[in-house]
Amino acid sequence: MSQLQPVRGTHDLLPDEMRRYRHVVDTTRAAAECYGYLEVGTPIFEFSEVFKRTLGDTSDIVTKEMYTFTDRGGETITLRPEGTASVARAFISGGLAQHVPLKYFYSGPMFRYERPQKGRMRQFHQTGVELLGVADPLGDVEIIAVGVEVLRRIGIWDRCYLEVNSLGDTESRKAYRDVLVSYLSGYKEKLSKESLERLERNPMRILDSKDEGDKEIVANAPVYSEHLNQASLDFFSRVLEGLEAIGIPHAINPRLVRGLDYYCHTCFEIMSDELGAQRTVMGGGRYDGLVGIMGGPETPGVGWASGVERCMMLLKEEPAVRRPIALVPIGDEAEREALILANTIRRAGLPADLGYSGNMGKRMKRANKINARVAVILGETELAKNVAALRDLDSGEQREVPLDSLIESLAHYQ
RNA sequence: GCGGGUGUAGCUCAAUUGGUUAGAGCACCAGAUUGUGGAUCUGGGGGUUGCCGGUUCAAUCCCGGUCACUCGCCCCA
Repeated sequence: MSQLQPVRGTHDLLPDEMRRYRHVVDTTRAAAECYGYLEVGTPIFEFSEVFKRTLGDTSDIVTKEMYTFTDRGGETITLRPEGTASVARAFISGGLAQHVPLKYFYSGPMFRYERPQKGRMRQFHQTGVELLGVADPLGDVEIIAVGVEVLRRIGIWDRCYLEVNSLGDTESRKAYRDVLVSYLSGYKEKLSKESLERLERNPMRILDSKDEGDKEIVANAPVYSEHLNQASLDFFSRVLEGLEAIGIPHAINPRLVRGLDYYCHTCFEIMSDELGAQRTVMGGGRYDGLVGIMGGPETPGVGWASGVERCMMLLKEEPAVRRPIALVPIGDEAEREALILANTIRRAGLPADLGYSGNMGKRMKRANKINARVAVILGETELAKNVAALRDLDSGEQREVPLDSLIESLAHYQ
């Protein structure tokens, strides 16, 4: 096709798609605000260190997916691959620790150099919420509740399901890691190549492996929930109690894990089976260690991120468009009048469309094509009587109304 | 980064074992209808068959490469 293709893994949002995009983001923002989460904006790029430090030097995102470049001042800059690190950085930069608890919402483009696939782009968009400074499990419950409410309002919750798990506290995780590694080490011959590599740096990820051979081994592996200490068990059960209390259906998935070190206690994912391989619509959890790792004051945090494109794919109906009012002038004098009239209608807050050429038939066709609700027909006979002909384009009914009260008449059609 | 599939008009798709001017529907434009849209009819514009190379008298078709999309792996939202 043409040479003028968009860069691999990027795409344009033309009006129909943009409307879906806006529906998802605006609905998310509105739901988040209902829970007290206020919108923040952070730069689209950061010093690379921000992501390296928080995501870990061994994570796939950092090792092979970041868009990193050196700017003209010699700084190493990275286009953000996710939002949480940026929010945490802003939290520290802004000295906001004294204002906790804080509830933030954000949305915007993220960048990862991955192989494009359905539901996976190189520039994609996320919405997210972060709750900073709340160590209580009620915070985890609230975060999940916002997420569910967001999907419900978007209109896709009925095709999604929630899975939760506990990663426990640091002590539990260390203890379990040792048990798991010693178990898996007995199967070094049989583990897949990928899992063998993960055995050293990220053994919990092996629990999530899709390799058939690995699955058999994992099936008999020690279960993490049996190695949680009492504090972790108590925390998790309070989260579950909270979910029950507000009626959020959920399943516990003991193999649901997060790759990053700073995650602890609650982790959850909301998935849909209608998306293909990229099933996760929303993922999140508790990250009590994050702000500390970045050099800020130890601050508990919990939040989620959601893929806007993936939500858009689940939307079954096109969000409604506001139907315009079409002006159909006939003749030079009417055309001059229509320009003024269109301006008046728009100032009144109503959407008006003024075609700029064609005879009456063509203008009516255009009115129909843009899905106008009503046509304002203005010709010599109307001007002589100081009226306009209003044609209801759904019913076909037509009547004359005085130009004086045109705005009032048109308002009925909104 | 790895493996499979697919690229023909704006969109969805045809085109005989490789064969002569690459077709259709939808969409678009014009006319039937110079003061009335949707429906119908008639006509019209629109293609470097993704791109580059190879085989052949001849390539949309076969081969190689490349780009893009797509399904899975990986990773994640």
